[in-house]
Amino acid sequence: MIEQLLAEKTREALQWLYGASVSTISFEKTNPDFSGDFTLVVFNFLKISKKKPEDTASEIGNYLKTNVVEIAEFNVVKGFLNLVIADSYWLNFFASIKGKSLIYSQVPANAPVVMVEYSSPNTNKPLHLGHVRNNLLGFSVAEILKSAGNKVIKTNIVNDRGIHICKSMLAWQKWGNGETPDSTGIKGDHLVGKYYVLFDKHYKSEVLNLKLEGFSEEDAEKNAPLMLEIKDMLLKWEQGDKEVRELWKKMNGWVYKGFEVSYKMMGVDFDKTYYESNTYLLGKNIIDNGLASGVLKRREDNSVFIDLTADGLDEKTLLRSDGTSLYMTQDLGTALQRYEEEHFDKLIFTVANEQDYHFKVLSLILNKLGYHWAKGLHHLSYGMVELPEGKMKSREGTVVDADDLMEDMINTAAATTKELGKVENLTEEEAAHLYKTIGMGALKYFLLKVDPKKKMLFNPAESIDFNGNTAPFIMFNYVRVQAMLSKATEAGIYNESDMVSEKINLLPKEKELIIKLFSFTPTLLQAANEYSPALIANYVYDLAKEFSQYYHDTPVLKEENMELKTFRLHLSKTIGVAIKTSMKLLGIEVPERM
RNA sequence: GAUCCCAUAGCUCAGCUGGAUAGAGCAACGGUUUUCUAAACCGUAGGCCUUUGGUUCGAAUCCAAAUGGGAUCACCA
Repeated sequence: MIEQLLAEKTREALQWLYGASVSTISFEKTNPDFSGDFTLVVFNFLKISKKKPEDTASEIGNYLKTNVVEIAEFNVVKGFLNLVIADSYWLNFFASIKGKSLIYSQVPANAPVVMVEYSSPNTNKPLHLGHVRNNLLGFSVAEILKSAGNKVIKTNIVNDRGIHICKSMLAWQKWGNGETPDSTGIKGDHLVGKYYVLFDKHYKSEVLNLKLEGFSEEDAEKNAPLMLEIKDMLLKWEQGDKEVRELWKKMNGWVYKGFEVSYKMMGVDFDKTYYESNTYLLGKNIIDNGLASGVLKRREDNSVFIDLTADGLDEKTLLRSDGTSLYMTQDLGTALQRYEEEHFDKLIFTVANEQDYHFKVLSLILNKLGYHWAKGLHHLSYGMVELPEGKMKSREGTVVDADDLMEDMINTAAATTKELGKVENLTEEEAAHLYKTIGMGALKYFLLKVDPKKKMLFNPAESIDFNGNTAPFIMFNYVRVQAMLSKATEAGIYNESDMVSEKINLLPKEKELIIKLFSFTPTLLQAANEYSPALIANYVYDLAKEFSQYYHDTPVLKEENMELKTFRLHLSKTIGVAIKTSMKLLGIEVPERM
């Protein structure tokens, strides 16, 4: 590409002018306040040139101008060498991408295998806003990696067992009166969640009573009758007690039905679903091997641990004294299982940053145990979504429910659309689809435009915006393009196969837009490298914003010069493709009209 | 107590691989529509980039410390 060429030639220039060889040379985009496309900062070369910054820049500029045909002119400001690339270069580039897909539509045969795990819900409560961030992030990262040429396997591990699951079960058994999703009309995951909250309420009051009787907090929590019952239930589950298992299957079934609806609404899916009830016993053979090799040690009470104090961490227990396994043990086991199944090059865990420590330890242990593939593990750690009053807690009911929020967004989209009078000529079905596209798009973009690692604040009192740096704005610009194209096609002045003239004088904005298209691929690759949909979100917003300005100032259909009109139509079309493609990387659909 | 993450306009965020006068959106104020969709466009106002030191020709950006906020450090998941 042009930047490599410039770097190459600059290296030559330095060799020719000053007899020095410099290995790394990089150009940057010229600051908009100055004229030029690429800028070379020459301060680094003053030691070799032994000349003033201005002179050094001029000399290099002169060399480049005579040796690189693509450079139309250059200017020097202090130590900055600004190069202006000829319009013909940009037009050629534009002609080369016009009408083409900007991403890998087919994964190369020898592509790296990347497993992306995300979602990982518990089956004791419905999804909330934090889960939505997780789901959208995981899905988008998977799309980005796919488009950047990886073979991606999306996986979900469902936490379908354990003491927290028993809580909903026990509460339903005690106080449910046989309620079902059908009998109540409540979505299955919400119904189960209701009993999870109910359990906690009763349990808390039991603990409080015991404390009033003089128990310590710890003893009260341990000895509350409900806690004893729960432990008993978990034991029965583990022993395969028929009644408990039946109840478990029934209630999980309700939850899965509910999740299916939420997943569908979010537009996420999975290639493989694992269930913790099938995998929670994995990992023990790893422990045996670790003990044999001496990496793991056994305590006197028979529990097994690894000493990580030399790495600045703690001793981590991997097997209880009764021989049963722990969260970490399971995760070691599932990681190995996945490697054996898929031989992944990378395994990405989309999990909130409260588990940073866990994943650090997980990788470290696997490395110490000598699994070479452990280097491919990556914790895609994202910040929590917080409310103005702090962290969301399902047990206490202080959550923004995913289903409610999605419904709200779609309703707002519907109201706004109607208010703007944009529903004429739409069937009811089309209108409903449009509201969903806009509402869900706004939500997705809102969550994805922020750097994943940063925690984010959601204020339910201020609903998510539909103006400005939002998905509806980006969609709107896509829709404008489509409107223009269909008019032009009808009028017979637009064909996909039209040639674009190379002799056009580009407007500054047109050049900017082409350069923006030019940076699509580097942006995609960077996003794939950093697992950051936010980079794509920012890119597509910039593109849409620049197009919006261009659209406002520049006639397209009304342009009388045919060559210009054709060029502008194709430029608009290509920008539309870039918008649609970028949004798809975010898991956002764009409407054809709105 | 230890470790990790974060700190940029009133609010929500870009800017990270050191570069020229730190950018958007929202909110506020003013303007633009007989002209390709105004969910738009243009303008005004808004900044000790938390603080202090260091590295450098050059620091919002790199390093160190302090302050403030968050998370984690279970034989819970």
